Order: sequence, then C-alpha cells, then structure tokens
Amino acid sequence: MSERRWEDGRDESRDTGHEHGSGRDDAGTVSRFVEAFAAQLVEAGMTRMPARVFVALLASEKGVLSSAELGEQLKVSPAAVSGAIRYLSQVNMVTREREPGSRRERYRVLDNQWYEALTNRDVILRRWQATMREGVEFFGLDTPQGHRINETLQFFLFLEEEFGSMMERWKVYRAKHLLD
Amino acid sequence: MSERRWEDGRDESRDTGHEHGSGRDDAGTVSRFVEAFAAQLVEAGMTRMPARVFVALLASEKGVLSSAELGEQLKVSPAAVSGAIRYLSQVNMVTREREPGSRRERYRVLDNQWYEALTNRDVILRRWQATMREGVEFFGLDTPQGHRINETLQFFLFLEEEFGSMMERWKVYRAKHLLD
DNA sequence: CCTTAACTTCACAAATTTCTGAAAGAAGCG
DNA sequence: CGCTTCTTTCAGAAATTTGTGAAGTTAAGG
Repeated sequence: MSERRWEDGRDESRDTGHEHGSGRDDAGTVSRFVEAFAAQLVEAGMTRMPARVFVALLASEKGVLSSAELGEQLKVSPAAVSGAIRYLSQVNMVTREREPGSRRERYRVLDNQWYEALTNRDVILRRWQATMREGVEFFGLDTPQGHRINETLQFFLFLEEEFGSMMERWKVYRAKHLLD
Repeated sequence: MSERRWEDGRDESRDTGHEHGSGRDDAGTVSRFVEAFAAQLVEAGMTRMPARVFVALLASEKGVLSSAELGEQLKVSPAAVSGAIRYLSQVNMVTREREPGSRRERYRVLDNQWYEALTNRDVILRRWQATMREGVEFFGLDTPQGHRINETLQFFLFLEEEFGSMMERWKVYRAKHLLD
C-alpha cells in the first residue's frame, strides 16, 4: 500500500532539484496526483470528467481555476469543462463566480465540499426509502419479503439520523483540530 | 414524492382481486418494484445487472434464487447472471450455496447485506486516504493545497472512525427493535 | 469413466456514455 | 449598439461498457 504511484515518473516534469516538501509546482507530479485520485473517485462511481475537474481544483493553489486553465491542465475542450462544472455545481461541490470586470468565470471548491457532498447523498437516501416503503406496503410486513425489505428500510432510516449527528460532531472536531 | 410508480401498471400482471396487502405474488408488480429500486441503485453508481439481481433476491420469498430463476425473471442470459453474481459475492452482498444433491447453485442475500456492503466501502475509503496522504506530503502542510487536501483527509479519517461506532449502534438498535 | 446438467469464460455485437467541434448565446467594453 | 471574449448547447464521432451466444469447464449420477 502507499507506493507513491504518481509521484516519480518523468514525463512532463521538469525536476527543479528541490527537496521533497517543496515540489509544489511540478506540473507533471500534480497532474499524476489529479489523475490518480480522480481515477479512484471514478471507481467509486463518480463520472470521469467531474472527478478530474474536482481534484484539479482541490490541488490548485487557490482552490480556484478558470475554465481555460482547467481545459489546458486536463487537455479537454471547453465543452467538457462546462459539462463537468454543471454537474459539480448541481451537487454542490463547486461554486461559480464571475471574475469582476471580465467575462471569465472562475470555479471554486467549497471549503466544506465533503460535508456538502454527503448532504446531497441524503437526498438519494430519501428516494430509496420511498421506494422501499412502497415495497414493504405491497408485500406486507407478514411476508418474508416485506420483512426483509423493511429491515433494509429501517437501516436507512437509522443511517439518515446518524448522518445528522455525525455531521454535528464533524463540525466540532474540525473547529477544534483544524481551526482556520 | 411517493407516487407509487411501479405498483399499478397492467402488463404481465394478473389481478388476483386481492386487497392491497396480500398482493404478494403479482409477478408484474414485483418486477416493477425490482426495476424501480434497481434503477435507483444504478443512479447511485451501482452497475445495472448486479443491482437487478440483488433487488430480485431481496424481493424473493426465501431470499434465495437459482441462476435459472434469476435469468427467467430478469430476462437475461445465464452469462449475465453469472457476471452479476461474481460481482455481488466479491463485495459480499450475496453468498452462493450449492443445492445438495444437484449441480444447481443458489444465491442468497445476506441478512445484514448493508452492513456488509458498507464495510466494503471502508476499503475504498482507505485507498482514498492513502492517495490523499501522498498528496499532502507532496505539497506540504504549509501550502494551501496541502492544507486543503489534508482537511479532506482528516474528514475521511473521521468518517472511518464514526462508521465503526455507527455500526455498533446499529447492531444494538436492530437487536432491540427488529429482533428476529 | 462417460454423460449430462449447470455454471463460467470469452470474443464480439449492441447499446450507452463521454467528449469534441461547431455554432449559438451572454456579457463586458468601447 | 456592435465587437470581442468567454461559455454553453447540441449533434454526432469515438470510446467504453454491457450483455449475448457459443464453446469450455466442472461435478453429479449413472
């Protein structure tokens, strides 16, 4: 595990002779990090382009990039960036902001992206619950199926509750340990 | 919301004149439930065939079906069933069992499928953590990027811990409210 | 052992998804 | 207002994913 997959290739990287901790601008290495992490998000079910855009933002200095910058770094068309951003803002993982005095737009990762992302997960859970509830009603609680589906439903209701308090705890933990 | 999407179509269903709660054998309705729920799982990132197979098992009387039964109900080839089962057993959502005195195999949903499924999610989280850790090391904690990625990493470490205790609580809750 | 039922694997066809290029649409700025 | 710069939309090309049919493998039962 942890074999430093993306950090030591050669292509695109100009070795600036830095010691490890200061290699913050090595475009090749950054790119490998972006692609490695994005690939994992894809594996977990996220679509590729949004994943790449999201991680690129995460690994950018200010947490903000323009469409052109994203397109160049990821080697994709403006259209692809546009589509990815549309998705990411729908699920509340980035915000758009107009650069004042320009028609260039900038996209920003939210500070609490994951909080937001998980909150959205919640909406999905609710839809599942609705479907399962219908299943339980159809089969009836006295059938094995109804019983089984109900147990699943109960688990998700439980999860929903837990999520709430978990997020509360995260806020506290964060304030305590990662105060900005 | 909750508009009973799958329950009142006509095709394939022979209305047995039952009152609502006893409609346990209406193949058309069962099928619609299976497809509706499976579709939602797909939306959430699961692949189609495993989702369909999983829900079919969930909605089956015994929670057990043979390959042939699955193929017939879902109208797919044995090959497709085989692939889906391979995946589902890899992620611990079904088990296979040989029907004694026969070469027919039976597939069973586990009682605590979701517990299992989430435990697997854990493995994915770990991989994410490894990647992020490398990112933090590369950028360094004194860069904005390093700081940002570290916060994400911390969140996932937090999540992992919470998951553990959450599952404990679920076991307790389940024992209390859903005793078998 | 041989037969045969059941499951699995694999190459390929079909369907779907993803990205692009081109054209249309906004919005700043003269 | 119109020019220019950036963004979005959309039809379709390219790539990927998914499911099939057919051949291959395994194991029960004679």
